[in-house]
Amino acid sequence: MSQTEGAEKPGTRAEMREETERLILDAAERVFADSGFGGATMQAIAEACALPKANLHYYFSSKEKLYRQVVERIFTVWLEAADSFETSASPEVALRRYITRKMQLSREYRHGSKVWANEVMHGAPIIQDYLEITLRDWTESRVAVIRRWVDAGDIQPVDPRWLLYMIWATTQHYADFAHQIETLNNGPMSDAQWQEATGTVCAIILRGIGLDAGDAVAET
Amino acid sequence: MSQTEGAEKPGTRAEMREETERLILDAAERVFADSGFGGATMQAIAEACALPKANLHYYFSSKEKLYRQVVERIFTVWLEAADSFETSASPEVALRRYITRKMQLSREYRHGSKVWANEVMHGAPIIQDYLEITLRDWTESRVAVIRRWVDAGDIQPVDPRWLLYMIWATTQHYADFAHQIETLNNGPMSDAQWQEATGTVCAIILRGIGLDAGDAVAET
DNA sequence: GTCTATAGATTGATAGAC
DNA sequence: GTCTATCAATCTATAGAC
Repeated sequence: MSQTEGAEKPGTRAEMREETERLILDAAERVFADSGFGGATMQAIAEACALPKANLHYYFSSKEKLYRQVVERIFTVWLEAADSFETSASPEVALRRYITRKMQLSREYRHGSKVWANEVMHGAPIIQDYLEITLRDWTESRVAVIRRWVDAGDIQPVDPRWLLYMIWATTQHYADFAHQIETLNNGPMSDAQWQEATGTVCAIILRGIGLDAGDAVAET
Repeated sequence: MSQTEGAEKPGTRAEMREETERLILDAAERVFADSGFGGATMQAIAEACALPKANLHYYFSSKEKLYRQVVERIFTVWLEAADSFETSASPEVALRRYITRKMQLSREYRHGSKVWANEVMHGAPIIQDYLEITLRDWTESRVAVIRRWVDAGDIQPVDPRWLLYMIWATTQHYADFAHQIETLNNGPMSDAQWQEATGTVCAIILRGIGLDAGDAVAET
């Protein structure tokens, strides 16, 4: 109650808490992405947000709790993007929109993507429950949709899972392997390059399953 | 000189050394893959190869040296696979063979792939020189080949780099995200599933750039 | 809520007996 | 070459003044 509403800068009471928490979470995300869970230190995270190390333990009781919240936040973003895969749309629209959104995420949330990749690569010790419940449910619903497209003859016969893995892999690669890409590219990808890469990914996958890829593969 | 040659079991002198080194490297690869560089401990690696911790430091002076050798070994395997991308073959043959080989590697060298992914994701602090020299050279030569295919009208117009990234991403995903895949798959992928996934990846990419995908997408 | 100082546990690495 | 014991450094986490 009272003025707990969306003030602009300082905010009342627990609003500052939320702001500090976000500050720490952002710093933690960067450090975890750069060094992994084991390689990251509370000291490094503290320096990344210019806060005393003890404050981190005040807001997050342990390193593992902090890490868990970072991963959970990423997963939330991922879920929102997942909604762009509309089950009611046509294959072209649904897939193109989903791929485009995932490429955007790779660009905007590079650190988050890396943290997620790290977590899964190490056997998902912290978020195995998300894989087994939320991700499985989402995947099964989309698998069903794609299978319907196959049965209707809208797209070439593919096991929906291999198609989904290809979309995940290709889009997330631009975040997780950004360093390699930038090394080969002699610097960060430009706006035009991101647009072209997104168009190419869409075109190859859409045409690859028998859909009209729209215009040319490379649209500048 | 003398009998330093390929004996079968115990081996002479420095042959046992090589065998012990390989034992340690194998264990280190598993542990680094599971925990990352920072998360891995010499203690854990020692236990993984049933050797006293001190012996590891006898064969490899430091944790970082050991890690470097693990990464270098992976890169060597990667380079051999890279040769399967024959510059003289037709687009269909070259790409299909390369993709198939990379899928094999993802299955046979899962740990190595993860270590490599980890290293690159964290900014390649140890093997940046490989990226800038060896990988760049290899990539540029293949980019030139693909560009020639485009110019000749053999394949759809694509920036060769987006195509290569897609191949790397999709194939390596089956190693790096194996845990996620196995969770959704309720267990490890069967021989048939590997074969089918490989066929689907080949088919989508080949058809995606305008080539004849051979038979159906899913060949069982 | 914020910060300094420090405890308690773990780590990479080494010394030295065998 | 192999192993036990241990050091010095570092890390997570907390105590306690402000």
